Amino acid sequence: MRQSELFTKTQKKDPRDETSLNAKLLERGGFVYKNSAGIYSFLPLGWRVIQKLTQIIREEMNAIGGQELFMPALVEKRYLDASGRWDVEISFEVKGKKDRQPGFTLGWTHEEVLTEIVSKYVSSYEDLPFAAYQFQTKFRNEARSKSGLLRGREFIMKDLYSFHVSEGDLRRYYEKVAGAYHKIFQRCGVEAVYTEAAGGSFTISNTHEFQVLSPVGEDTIFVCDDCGYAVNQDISGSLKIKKGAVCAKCKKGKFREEKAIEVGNIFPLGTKYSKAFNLQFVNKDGKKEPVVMGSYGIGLGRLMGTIVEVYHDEKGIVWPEAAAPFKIHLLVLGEATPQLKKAGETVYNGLTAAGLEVLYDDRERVSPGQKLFDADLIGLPLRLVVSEKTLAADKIELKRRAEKESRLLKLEEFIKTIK
RNA sequence: CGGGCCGUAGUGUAACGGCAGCACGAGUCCUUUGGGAGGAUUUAGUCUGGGUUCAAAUCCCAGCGGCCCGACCA
Repeated sequence: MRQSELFTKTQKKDPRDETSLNAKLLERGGFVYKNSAGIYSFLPLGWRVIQKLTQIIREEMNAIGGQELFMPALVEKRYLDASGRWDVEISFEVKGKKDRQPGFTLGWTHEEVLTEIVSKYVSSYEDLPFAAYQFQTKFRNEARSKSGLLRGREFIMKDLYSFHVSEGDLRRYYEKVAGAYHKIFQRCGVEAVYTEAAGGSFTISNTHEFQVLSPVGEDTIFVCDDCGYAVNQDISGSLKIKKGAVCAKCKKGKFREEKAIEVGNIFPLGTKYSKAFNLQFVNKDGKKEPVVMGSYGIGLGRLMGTIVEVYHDEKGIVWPEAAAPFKIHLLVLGEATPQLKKAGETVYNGLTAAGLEVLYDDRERVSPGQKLFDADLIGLPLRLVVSEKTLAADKIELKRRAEKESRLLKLEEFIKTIK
């Protein structure tokens, strides 16, 4: 993509009333636009990041047999009435047809909707197990949205739901999802701590969260410094876990207290929703039983914000390759002479022909300094420069965003090593 | 939902109750081109509604909006 055609621009100054680092950098870089508190638009650069994360998650969901589908954002009142979850604080209610009383909510989760759908197709143990997921915007009227992309009122979520004949089968799949989540976060470049936590309004069982350690996290967790076993503060009291206590699991390490961002969670739901929607199956003995369910979520915007919180320096974002909107930032520096322009085009065409994703800063009459600052702020993993200097050496200059040194090399050499 | 801070141009900032100014951006022209270049010129603003006052960006009230702390949190 040519930067001269990109409709967004970078901002030199931090937005006046953001203190959250992910909000500052993402807004300044033109990745996102804040429409309202906790409500963001994803601009071309930011949307590419979301697409990258989406694809990683999709691959890992498919790898554990997840079937992708798409459900409505408008959820009729009867769904939430059935599970007793209509009257919740965070619900954005939408008026119904006749009496103007709320008849819908903007979906903040989809257990009820999918359970009803599934009940049409599941009748025998032979129909189980299976899992289905979607990427969809969720609406949650948070009392207080905060920290840029970390807690919003509208956000894209991957929600996976699984259906099983037994608690044991659910547990086996639950572990598989946990494995998939570990892979997802690893691929995205963030280290997520597997943490025991409470289930909130979803389930009475304990659940598991994937927590990325960060001072801006709103969760407090206790992590064993020996075996890594971790527990959210919200259940630590009942487990008699506190800072400095000996680990309940390995009996060797001690718990240290950490702030963390919850980037994903997995819930064993049991039969709460299947009972509410009469989702049953006939077992091998010909008897009816409620289906056992699990649900599993990842917030895409929060994951993006978390990556920025983890990967940045004083100059800007330092995207891990898997999440970067483009792999390469190609800059043409110096006066736009015909020779230099031609050289830039040749490199750009060579890179794109090789299938590489390039943001090409072909802007004329923009000073070298400004282009370099922009490149640092936007934070693509590899920076290539074409200038009089590199032209004279008949090479291009390569610098990794995460490193200080640059080096000159031939275009063909670069393409060969990078692919 | 309680508390605090704050709303001035696209962005960031000034202005004692007394002519709304500066920088960046954007437009035009000239010069410049490896770490946010220089000059000339143009452009654009006091969140909304009420009140006090000769006079309000400034003081008061209400609303709307933003950020932060807390409560809550899926």
